[in-house]
Amino acid sequence: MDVRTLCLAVLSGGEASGYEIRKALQEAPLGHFQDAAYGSIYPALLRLSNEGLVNGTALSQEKRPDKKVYSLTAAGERALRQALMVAPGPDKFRSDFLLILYLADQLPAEFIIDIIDERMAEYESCLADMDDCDACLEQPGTRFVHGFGQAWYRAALDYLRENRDRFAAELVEMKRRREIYKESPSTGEKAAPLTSSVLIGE
Amino acid sequence: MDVRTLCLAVLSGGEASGYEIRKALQEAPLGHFQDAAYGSIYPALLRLSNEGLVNGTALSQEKRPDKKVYSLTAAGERALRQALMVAPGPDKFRSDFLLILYLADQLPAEFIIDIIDERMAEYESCLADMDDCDACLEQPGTRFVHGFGQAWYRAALDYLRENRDRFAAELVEMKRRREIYKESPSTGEKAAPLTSSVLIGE
DNA sequence: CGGTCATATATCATTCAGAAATATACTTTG
DNA sequence: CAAAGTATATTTCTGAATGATATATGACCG
Repeated sequence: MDVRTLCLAVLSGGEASGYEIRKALQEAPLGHFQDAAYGSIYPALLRLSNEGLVNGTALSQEKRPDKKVYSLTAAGERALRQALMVAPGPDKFRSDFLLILYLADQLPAEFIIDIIDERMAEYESCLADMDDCDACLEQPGTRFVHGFGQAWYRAALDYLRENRDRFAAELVEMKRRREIYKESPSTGEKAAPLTSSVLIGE
Repeated sequence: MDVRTLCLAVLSGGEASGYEIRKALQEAPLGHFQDAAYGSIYPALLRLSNEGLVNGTALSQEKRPDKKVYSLTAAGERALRQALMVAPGPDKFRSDFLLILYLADQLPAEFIIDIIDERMAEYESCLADMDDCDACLEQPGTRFVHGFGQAWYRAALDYLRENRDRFAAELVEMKRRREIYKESPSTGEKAAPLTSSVLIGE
């Protein structure tokens, strides 16, 4: 979603400064499926302000740098509803983790196991955080999205747990076959085939 | 992952043109967790070629536009391994779908139900496609990543299926309460509270 | 008393996505 | 059979976004 709409979305939950909008877009639950950098938020707020979709008020704080607090106008609420009322495009999922696993046979097996274990630990702590997020249960939408996230982290963790050992064994086995192939290529081209059809039966 | 490494990754599976790299990054399984546009791929290939990480060969085809086929050099293979051998950052998940659901109480309930049903249909067809993707089972890495994707789509679909009706009911109920609140605000400020604590017991 | 962390905004280079322009050949449809 | 659409193939451009850095201040910690 474009940064302007994201700002409106956060502001629909109450007035906020650019800094606070950024925080909201990094923390749960919004941070799990949206994000925006300062470099996008501040220009967006300026433009929204010029277009009358938000009101900005300069607030000189004691003991803190000045902040500019923005709030939605009636036009801003309409613009937000309009932006949300279109069929959403496909979700985007980008994972360097999966790219590495995809090419795992080109990398050391120990490295692969390490990053899988690391990822499982991250999922576990993430699930623990989500379990005691009471604020996420206040409204139907929040609750639904929160449950969706839990289901997805749970599925990912379960999959890694259940397939880690088998995958590790396959990688080691593959490496072994390659060694044999490299050491005695003269024994015949098809002596130790690299196709996984042999492995599937295990 | 940066586009240059993505090009190297695809080329590690065999020589390809920019067009074919793009295709590989859109189709299963790579397309499920990586992507790059032409506007990034072609400049990346030029730079990789200048740096000696890939070899480009102009191929004038009959019956087709000319193509430039690139292949990994030894330096390219090393560069790929080096780029992959770092602990991967967190996965990125971006979903306009979840943003809409998150703010569902500001939108018509029928619209929400529509996009949930649409999304379920998409997940179903995606799962069906993955079920008969035999090419995805050839190597350990491919198989593991493919299974991961299946687990995640399955979990998402199951969650939507199991929670759709309850969510719809909650939204309608919330709308009803708002109507009452709007129509008779004089009956007292707390006559029909908007907090969901009342709803949870249902 | 220096280091780092949290608050708060602004700016900038690099990178990227998405779209359009161009060219050719095959396939489908009216 | 002609028109339209789909697939191959590369180049180029614009607007948007990321990530990093600069600036300023007070708090907390050893």
